[in-house]
Amino acid sequence: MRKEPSGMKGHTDIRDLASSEGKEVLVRGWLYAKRESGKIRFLVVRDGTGYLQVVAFAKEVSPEVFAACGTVGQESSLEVRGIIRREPRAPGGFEMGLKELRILHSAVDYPLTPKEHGPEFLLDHRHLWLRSSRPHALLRIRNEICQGVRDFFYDRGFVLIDSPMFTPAACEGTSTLFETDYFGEKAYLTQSGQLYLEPACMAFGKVYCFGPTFRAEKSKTRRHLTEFWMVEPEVAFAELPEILELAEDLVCSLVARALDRNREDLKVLERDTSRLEKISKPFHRMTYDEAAKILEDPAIRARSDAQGAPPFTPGGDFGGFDETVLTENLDRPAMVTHYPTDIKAFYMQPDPANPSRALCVDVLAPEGYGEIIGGSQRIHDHDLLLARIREHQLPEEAFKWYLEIRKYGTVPHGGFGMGVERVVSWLGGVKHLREAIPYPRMLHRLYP
RNA sequence: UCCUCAGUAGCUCAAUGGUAGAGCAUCCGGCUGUUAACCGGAGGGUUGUAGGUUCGAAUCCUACCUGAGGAGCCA
Repeated sequence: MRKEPSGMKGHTDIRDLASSEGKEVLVRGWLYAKRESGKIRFLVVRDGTGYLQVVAFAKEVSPEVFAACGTVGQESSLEVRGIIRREPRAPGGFEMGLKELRILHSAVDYPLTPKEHGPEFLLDHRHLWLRSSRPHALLRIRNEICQGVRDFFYDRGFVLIDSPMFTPAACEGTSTLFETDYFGEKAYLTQSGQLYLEPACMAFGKVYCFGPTFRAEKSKTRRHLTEFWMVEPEVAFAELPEILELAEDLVCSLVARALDRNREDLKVLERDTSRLEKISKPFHRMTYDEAAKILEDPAIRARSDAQGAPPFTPGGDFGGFDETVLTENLDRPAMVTHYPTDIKAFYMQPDPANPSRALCVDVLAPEGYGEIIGGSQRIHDHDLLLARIREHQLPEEAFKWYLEIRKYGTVPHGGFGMGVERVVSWLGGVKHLREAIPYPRMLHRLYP
C-alpha cells in the first residue's frame, strides 16, 4: 500500500470518468458499499459527483491491498488508483480495475446501514444521511431550484434586496413569531420580507428577496417547517394579472430547469417525470367562488366526510383535502384568485368591482402538493391601508414607515411568496418537507 | 393545543398472559463478476419511564416521556 499519492497528477471526479476509458486515474472519495466473492472484491466508491464500482482481483493487487478491500469499513475515506474500463455489469457502465488503494481514514461501525431506517433515526443522523443517495438527489434539485430562482430574477432585471431577519413587530399580525432578546428590547425572527420589499420596489422598480423565514406555530404536519426558505418578488405598477403571469413564468422555468439538469436525481427519486413534462403556461385559473362551488358539490362532500376531513365552509379558507380536490384532475397548477377579503392579510387590495373579494392568488401544485405560492396586489391608498391596520388592531406606530410609502408617490404594486421546500418536494416527488432542506427545523427538532 | 397510532438487539421488525426471536449491521469461515450478493457459524436485550392488576406482563390498566400521521395556521 502506498503512503503518498506520489507520481499522481491529481484526482478525477467520478462524473468525468467516461472520458478516461483505458486510462489510469486517481479517484478520491468514501466507501459507499462493498461486496466480495472469494478472490474478487468490489468496492463502490462515491465522491459527491457519482458512484464508481472498483474491482480488486487477488492476483492483480498486493496481498495487503486485497486484505484491506475486505476489511475497510463503510464510509471510510480513501484514494483508489486504477484503469477505467467499459463494463456493462457495473452501475453507470464503467468500472475501475484497482491497482492501488490508500485508506485516508478508516471508519468503524457507520450507523446508516444499507437497509431501511425509520424517520426519527435518519433525522437524528441527518449529518450522515446527507451522504445517502436519496437526500443527495433531492438537495441537488434544491440547488438547481435556488440557482434557477436567482437566474430568473436576475435575467429579468430584478434587484436582490435582502430583508432583515430581526424585526421589531409582527409583519402580518397573524402568525406566532419566535421572540428573541435584542439588547434588552424584544425582537422577532422574520416571517416574511414582503413589508420591507414594498419600499424597495418604489426605489428599484422590480425587486426580490430570498432567504429563510420563521414561524413559531406548533404545526405538526408533513407540509410545515419552523424555518423555511422563501423567495418573494415585489413589482411596482404591477396589478394582479401581471403577478399571475410572473408566478407562472417562474414556476415553468424552475420545472424546465430541473427536467434539464436533474434527470439523474429525478431517476434516483423514482419521480414520474411525465407529470412534470406537462407543466406549461397557462395554468388553470379559477376564482375562490368557482372553487367553492366545486367543493360544495354533494359528491365531494361525501368524499370529504368519508376521509374524515373537515367540511369546507363557504367564506372560509381551504383545507388540505380541499386543495387536493381542486387540483386532482389537473395536469397543471391551479391559480385560485379573489379570496374573501376578511380571511386574507390586511395589506391585500380589495377588488374595486367587489370589495368583499381581494386581488390575491394562491398557486396550488398538482398531485396533492398544495399551495406553493401565495401573492396579491397590495393596498396603495394611504387611508384605506390605515383603516385596515386599525380594523386588524395592529400597532399603528410600528407601521408608520410602511404607511409612508403610500404618502410619497404611491402606485399600485404587488408580488408573491414562494416556498422553496414545497417546490423542491413537488418536483422531487417526496411527501415530507423535512427532506427538502439540508437541516430541517420542526416542532421538537433542533438537532443536529 | 386537539384527535389517532406507535415505542422490543446498533437498525428494521416478529412474538396477544406462560423459556424474547428473525433479517441487516459487527466478528470468524467459504466462494473469481458481485449488484441491498450469497452460504455456514458467533457475540449482541433492565421490551421508552414510573406505578398497578396477576401465580406469571413485551402483551392488560393508569400516568408521564418520545416519535409518526392528521386538524388548526400557513409557504
